[in-house]
Amino acid sequence: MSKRSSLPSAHDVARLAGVSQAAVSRAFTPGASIAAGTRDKVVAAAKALGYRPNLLARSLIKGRSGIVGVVIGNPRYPFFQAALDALSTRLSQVGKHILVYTADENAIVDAHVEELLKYRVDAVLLLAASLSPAMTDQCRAEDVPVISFGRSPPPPASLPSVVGDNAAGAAKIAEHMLEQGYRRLALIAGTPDTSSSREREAGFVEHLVAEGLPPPERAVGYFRREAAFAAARSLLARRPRPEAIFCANDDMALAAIEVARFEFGLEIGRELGVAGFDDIEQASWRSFDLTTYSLPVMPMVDLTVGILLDEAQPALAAPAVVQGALLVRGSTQRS
Amino acid sequence: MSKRSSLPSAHDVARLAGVSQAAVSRAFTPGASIAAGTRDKVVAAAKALGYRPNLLARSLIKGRSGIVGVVIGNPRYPFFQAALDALSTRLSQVGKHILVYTADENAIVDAHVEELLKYRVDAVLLLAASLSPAMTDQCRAEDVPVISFGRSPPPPASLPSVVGDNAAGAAKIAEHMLEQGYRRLALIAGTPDTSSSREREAGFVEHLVAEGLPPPERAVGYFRREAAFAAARSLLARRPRPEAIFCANDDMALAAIEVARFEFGLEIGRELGVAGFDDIEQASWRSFDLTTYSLPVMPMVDLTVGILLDEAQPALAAPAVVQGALLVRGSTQRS
DNA sequence: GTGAAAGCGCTAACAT
DNA sequence: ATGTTAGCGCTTTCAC
Repeated sequence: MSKRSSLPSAHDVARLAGVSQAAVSRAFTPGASIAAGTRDKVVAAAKALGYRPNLLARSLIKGRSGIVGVVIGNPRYPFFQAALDALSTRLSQVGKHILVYTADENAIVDAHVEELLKYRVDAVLLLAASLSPAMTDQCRAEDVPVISFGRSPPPPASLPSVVGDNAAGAAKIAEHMLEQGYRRLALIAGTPDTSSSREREAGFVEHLVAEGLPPPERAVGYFRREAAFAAARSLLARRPRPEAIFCANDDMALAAIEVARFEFGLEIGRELGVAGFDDIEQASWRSFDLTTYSLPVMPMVDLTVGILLDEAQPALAAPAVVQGALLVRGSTQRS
Repeated sequence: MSKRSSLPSAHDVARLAGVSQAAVSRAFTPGASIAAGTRDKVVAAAKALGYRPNLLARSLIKGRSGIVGVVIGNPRYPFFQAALDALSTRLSQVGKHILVYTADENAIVDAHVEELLKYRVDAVLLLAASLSPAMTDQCRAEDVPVISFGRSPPPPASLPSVVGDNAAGAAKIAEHMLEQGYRRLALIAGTPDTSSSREREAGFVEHLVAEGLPPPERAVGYFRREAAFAAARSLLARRPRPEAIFCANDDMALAAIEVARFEFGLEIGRELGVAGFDDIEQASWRSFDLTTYSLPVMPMVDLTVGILLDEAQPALAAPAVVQGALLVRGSTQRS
């Protein structure tokens, strides 16, 4: 006789309340047809026994658990941490819960999704993570929606996704840098095979080319601080030295600022312009005062949750693009 | 006929493999008594059908779900984000999964735990969060272990907990500041009713008093950046001005550095010593170079997971205290 | 080692 | 509106 078996069940409540077990179920089902008096009796009995519906049993029947699986590919980056926080809040407001997996680097996210499927999750959310085409098909076959956040999957394995307007944002950064009088521009790219890095790079480069300027010097920072240090060093050692650096995310931009300041003795803004992307909290700290393209986390999360809750979900092929805003701060003020 | 019902069940696999449904169960139960040949047949049939055991059904029977509930009280603080990340990794290594709730401020964590109980979670982990005594009793009654991480619950409602050696660490900070020649010391406390803030404050103050010095000037920062700005301003405006400030966590210390630098024009280290607690990633950034008391996240998480997995769990009353290490950096170098 | 049968706690027809 | 009856997909005796 295990300890756990002593928990009161709906049957116990039914006996105490003098009703059928089904009535207990109805009492705890919003909108079920049950008389107010009956429900009161049930609720009273339930309280007396400390009864709590077993959601596992309900989920077993319904085939859906009320749980949403979340896989974060970049759990150390504040933008996605903020997204996770917002997601948790929003989803618990609509009675859903999140099973979270963190997957550093380009780990095999498939294994985590495999586990999620065993729990019959209502949906899978990918934050800065990618799924194999095979696993994507699996999910579709099992009727589990998969939504990509912050990254759109490469064709043909299309997936609903919510992303920022990367190309437009990067173009605005380029435009702003030119307005400020910076001419020799450079770029630190993120992980090359992600849509976010590619789009940001393309948007930046294309604007320069359209303005008749040469393409920028380029280094790769893989969206990571350490790699961005090396990238910044390489860029700043070149002659002629770049006058401004656009980094594909804020983390790399902050790293670039530190290298420029402490290793090259440059004054940020006047001697070297630096801009990032996303607008993480640290970007606004006075020590950095980083110009960036701000992506609105809350609206993006709301959109994601909306798609997730939308039962009549069309197989939307095109990513939902959320508009951000250029945030000019001191790191690109030349004067 | 719902879409989800088309998923293959153990029964389907059994028919294809020409065995009983019970055999299928055994094939997927490590250590069950089943012939190798039988298992192979089952596994082959399962693969052919794309069968995946339904963990909800298993959990319903076993009374435990393999899921651990995690509530984070301070989801924007890097120390706890790192802990969550580590927790996720460690637990998924032992086949457990985490249902995560974020609870900003001093929100009602009880409601979240209530939900967790409905899913028959194996345990509840509280990161920088506190539970009401009533809810604590509920969990105990339902045989669900609750472990507190980074904060020890106030008596009498004792709970297993894993914390850093706050008092000793803070004393080492005080000792170090005195060695560096700082004399007029000040303190920015965290949330006053948390064990971590109280212990850090006490450890710091007691060391000073033991050395024959007056107790430090004091302000409260509630472990939050915004509040710490105000606290730092208030402290630095006093005359005589403090020579060094100890902050009960790193977030507040970084805030204090920015106020001192940008609002008071002070040179950190030489004109004002600043130290924090925890050793979050940002503390090591060159812009801050913050002296702090480093708490080892991984060992703390390992200990937590160890307690969690320990079936023969005694009602350990005393918190498990993990030792940290003083990390001297530039923010307390007077020369 | 393997199959038959009995549930785990609940929801969903179906009667009444 | 309420009780009865089947299961949801699995684990677990209990025979054999």
